[in-house]
Amino acid sequence: MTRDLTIGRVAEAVGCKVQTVRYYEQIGLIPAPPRSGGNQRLYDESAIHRLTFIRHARELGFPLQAIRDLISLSDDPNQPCDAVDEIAKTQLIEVNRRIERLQALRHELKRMIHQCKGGSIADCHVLEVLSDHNLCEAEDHQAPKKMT
Amino acid sequence: MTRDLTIGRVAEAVGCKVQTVRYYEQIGLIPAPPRSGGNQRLYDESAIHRLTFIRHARELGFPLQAIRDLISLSDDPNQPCDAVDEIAKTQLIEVNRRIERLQALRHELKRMIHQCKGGSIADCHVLEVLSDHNLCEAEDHQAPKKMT
DNA sequence: TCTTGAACCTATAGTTACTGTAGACATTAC
DNA sequence: GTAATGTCTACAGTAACTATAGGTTCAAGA
Repeated sequence: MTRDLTIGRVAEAVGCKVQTVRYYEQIGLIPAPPRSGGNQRLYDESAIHRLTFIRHARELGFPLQAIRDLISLSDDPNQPCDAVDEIAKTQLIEVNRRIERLQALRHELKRMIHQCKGGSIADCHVLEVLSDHNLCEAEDHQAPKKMT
Repeated sequence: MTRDLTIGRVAEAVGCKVQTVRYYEQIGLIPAPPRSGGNQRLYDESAIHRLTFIRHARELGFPLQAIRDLISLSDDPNQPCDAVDEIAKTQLIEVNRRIERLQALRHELKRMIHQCKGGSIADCHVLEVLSDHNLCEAEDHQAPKKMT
């Protein structure tokens, strides 16, 4: 088992910044590794394994708190799988919601750009659409309430 | 022109929090309105108009800096529309990127949930997928670099 | 062996876009 | 008149990092 990985190598291996690794240690997401004579952190592959788990989960959109939960669950492997499953399901609902919002948004942006054909700002459709909700085809966000 | 809108009414009208309106004033995104005898902010409809613009743009994913740019552009309406168009296009690219990532992500979450059928955590596929990039079908995020 | 430059250390502040809190004053409804 | 609600300022907190300053350590070339 290699025990000679500096923080820079580890960060490069998992594809994040050195500061991020130190940050994860600071908030207790990874254990503090042993140090060299010169006080530098020395990691082995288990650190890369855990960091890969964390970064992967982050890229999948899990908040750090959910990752923390997952780690503590996996440290105690005799529990039923339901809790983990629950976290993934919650996450899926959230992801679906975000996709829908973004698609509506893309539609509107395309329309805005399409209608902006090199005129002057005075008749720029982008600004118009942004100012006037009635010109907006997206349905996933609220129109401001009309004053009475 | 009504000139008797308190900050609470304005916030409600545009669908944001009172603090958010004050925050926008603080960072110079909206002008400071006149005050009542008792030092309370009094808005008219032009404030609602501008705030609607801002909130709408925020919901479309524009960062505040882009909105700031759009506002300063629209204050000077004799320029060509290109700059505005450019901001929208940049935004569109970003939105496309986010949609793709989220779709890959959704795919993986579904697969994870599908394979987690009430076993114990020891053989929970969710944790496995998160730990091991090889089990991951998503292609939009980087596998960690293999150590040599 | 010396030196130089990159990588590392701690500690702290900054980022984005808000949100929440405390303690005081204003306004409105009954 | 009083109670409830709304508003005021100022400041702290949030997530998840990122950047900076000022110093130490390490690896490689002359």
